[in-house]
Amino acid sequence: MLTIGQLAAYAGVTVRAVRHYHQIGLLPEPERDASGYRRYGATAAVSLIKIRTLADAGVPLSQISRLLEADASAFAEAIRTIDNHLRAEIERLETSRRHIAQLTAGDSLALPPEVAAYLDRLRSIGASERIVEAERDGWILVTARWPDRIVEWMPGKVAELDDPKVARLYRVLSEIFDDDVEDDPRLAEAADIMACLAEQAYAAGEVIVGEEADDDLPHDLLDALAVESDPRVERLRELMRERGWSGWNRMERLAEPPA
Amino acid sequence: MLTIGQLAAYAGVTVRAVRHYHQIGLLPEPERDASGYRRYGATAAVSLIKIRTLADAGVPLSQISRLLEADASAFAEAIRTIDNHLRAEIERLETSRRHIAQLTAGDSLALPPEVAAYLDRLRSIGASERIVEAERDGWILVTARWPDRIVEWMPGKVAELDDPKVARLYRVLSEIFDDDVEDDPRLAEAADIMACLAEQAYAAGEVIVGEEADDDLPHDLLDALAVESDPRVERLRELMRERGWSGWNRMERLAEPPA
DNA sequence: GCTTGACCTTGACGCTGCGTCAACCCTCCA
DNA sequence: TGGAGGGTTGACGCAGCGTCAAGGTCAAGC
Repeated sequence: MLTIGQLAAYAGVTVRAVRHYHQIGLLPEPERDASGYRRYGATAAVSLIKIRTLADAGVPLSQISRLLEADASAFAEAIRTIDNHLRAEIERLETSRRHIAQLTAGDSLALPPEVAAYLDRLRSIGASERIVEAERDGWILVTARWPDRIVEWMPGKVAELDDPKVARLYRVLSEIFDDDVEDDPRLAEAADIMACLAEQAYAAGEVIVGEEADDDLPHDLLDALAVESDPRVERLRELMRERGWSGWNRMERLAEPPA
Repeated sequence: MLTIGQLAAYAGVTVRAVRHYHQIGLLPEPERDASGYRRYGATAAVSLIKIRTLADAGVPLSQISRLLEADASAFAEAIRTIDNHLRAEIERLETSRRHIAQLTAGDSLALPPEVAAYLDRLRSIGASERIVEAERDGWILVTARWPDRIVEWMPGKVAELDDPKVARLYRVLSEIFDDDVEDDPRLAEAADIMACLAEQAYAAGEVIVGEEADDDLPHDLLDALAVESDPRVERLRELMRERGWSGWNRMERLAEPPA
């Protein structure tokens, strides 16, 4: 007669595992000796080894008792089912590995490489790290909403950066937000450039990137994001309104430009 | 300002997941509105999307906050660690799949194919299903103890089955144990054959398979298994003692054969 | 006969990442 | 004004044990 420790050692499992199998009814509780110890016979050892064999093969404990009683065809069928689960799980993990391989750098987190390239381009024309991060967060929101369309938009956005006025704007914004001046005079300069660019786009009849008309939420979020990242954005929007433009991501000409 | 449901929908997660992230401190609790509802800004949406991106890549939630604050090299290092975990997990599951592929039939459960072949041979010489199952369980115990030596023992065991006396023995035992007669006269016949076989083995100086001398446990278990599967085995052992042999798996000649 | 260490007992929490009630409150629309 | 469809906290459940806690028991050496 074996004690629980001897039984567990023979089958190559832990004592805790054996007790767990008792708890869930997978292995019947044996008789106790005078002092209350569990005493096991050879049959229990055989059962435990069978259980471990199936468990090691990835069979859920809840199915093992059924499996041990099943006939050959039911057994084979159950094995197929379990193997499919295993395959699916492996596939899931391999997908994770592919995802994780994409996450090498900080910028590409939650962003396609095209956007990362755009952000690098932004850096190269003089945008500060703060500005780049703000842009990155904005594109994270956009990517979450239109993951498939993002790639087709990026070439146009990258091209925009070739405009010296755009480069100038980003540099001015970088200076503003890197300092901590409450009412920076350069805000007006930035507003002037932005108004000029808006005029340009309006004249060219350009449809602003991301305009889907039926879904304002992402645009509202982008606006909110800008304000949350720095309250002076609110001041900039005021200045833009004075120049006849409302909005932030999507500029709209006000009905009646002020005198 | 977003409600929790809107936020969750935007990031493509469940409301419950968002609350969970609050609980574990992964996503900061936002302000509440007058009625106690959580109200989220755009920053929260960005954070949540970053969290999901890492979580979908298989990063444990407990490490995500560290990862989001890490610099490029620490980030890369952490990613490597996580990728190693993923690889190990995939390896584990693939090992499971290989194991499970071996479990096609009932006999091969916890047994190498050589033993399954031996059992088939047993069937072919007329052993009943009960006897074969008892043999199988015995071999499960042996395999658990000496998994590597089992293969080298099997050819000898299979060869033994060519002996017509052995075949006769198994058929007699099959008849005995398939019926439910308390004091079967065929028990004596079986004992006669066994004694004869033991004498044969003794004369040939054969070392009984599995004799390791320093480890009695498996043999004791095999003896116990036989008795547990049918109490009439005890009667058989008595009859063997009368014929000058003790033991069951390992027969030993008694010092003084009774008259 | 007493100590010591190894083993046994039950009970309960911890881990991972949420899903899923329960019981109740808030908002919005017809 | 009522009902549908949000939101709130609290709690259990899941798989498969690991790991205390707080003891009782056994075998061996002194």
